[in-house]
Amino acid sequence: MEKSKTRSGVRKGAWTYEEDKLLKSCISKYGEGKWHLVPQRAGLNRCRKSCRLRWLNYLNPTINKEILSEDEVDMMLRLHKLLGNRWSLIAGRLPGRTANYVKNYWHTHLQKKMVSRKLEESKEKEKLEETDEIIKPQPLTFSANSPWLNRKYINFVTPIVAVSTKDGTVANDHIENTMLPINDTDGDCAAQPYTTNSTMSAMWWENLLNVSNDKIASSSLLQEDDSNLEFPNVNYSNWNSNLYEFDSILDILN
DNA sequence: AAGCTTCGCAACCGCTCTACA
DNA sequence: CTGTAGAGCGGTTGCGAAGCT
Repeated sequence: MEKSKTRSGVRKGAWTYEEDKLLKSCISKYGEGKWHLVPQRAGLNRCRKSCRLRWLNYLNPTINKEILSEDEVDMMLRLHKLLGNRWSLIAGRLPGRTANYVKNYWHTHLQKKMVSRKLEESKEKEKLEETDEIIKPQPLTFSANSPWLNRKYINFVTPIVAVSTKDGTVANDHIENTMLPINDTDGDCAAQPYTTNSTMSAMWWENLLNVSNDKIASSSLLQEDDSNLEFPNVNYSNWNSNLYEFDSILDILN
């Protein structure tokens, strides 16, 4: 990296070992925060942004510099599907990983996969549309008298999609859903996953995040074209549920 | 071995958000 | 309500390393 300076004389470019040492000792003495004071306290000819970034992305001892595990990559994919390019939020769910690291990893490793994956999917979609008529799933709405609504909550199996093919056969895919019925003021009732019951919301999120590849493709849970972003060779049985808390993800989105 | 290209990542830039006077 | 400063975020850049011809 170049050893240039800005017009104000502040150093830019790669950090030297000495600079790192000064910054580390400053943080250990005064703690994190008040970044505008850090350059002065540390005796560094750097702007506060540069100091903050260097600490957060490189020097902070809590940073995990090991290669991402399969579980973490999988988690990243799911969170990105959920949150988009909100790297800091994604990083917050991956202990020891920084937003910059997550962002870089995404751009260098995963984005290319996404593009090729999408191309494959659009080809398959075209192929499917040539031969099959897809009956799109409709939102679930219950009448006030529905027997489904007479219980606190219902575990049921619902056909997610029906594909009628040219030879007349109908293929139904099924997925276990847990839905909490909500009574509307006008008498109609809608089954929706949002609930104040934390166990229930956790179950719903678990369903959302764990719906298998083929089911996501036809599920009404996620209807965007790019919703099917799973990758092969991921071992879901090793999923570490400690990496995240579903309720806190709900908090993020609210 | 030399030159070129690609890849990975640290760092910068510009913008938005938030707190406070 | 408005202006200002600090903090934080996401997009982008540019350098060094690795791979290829």
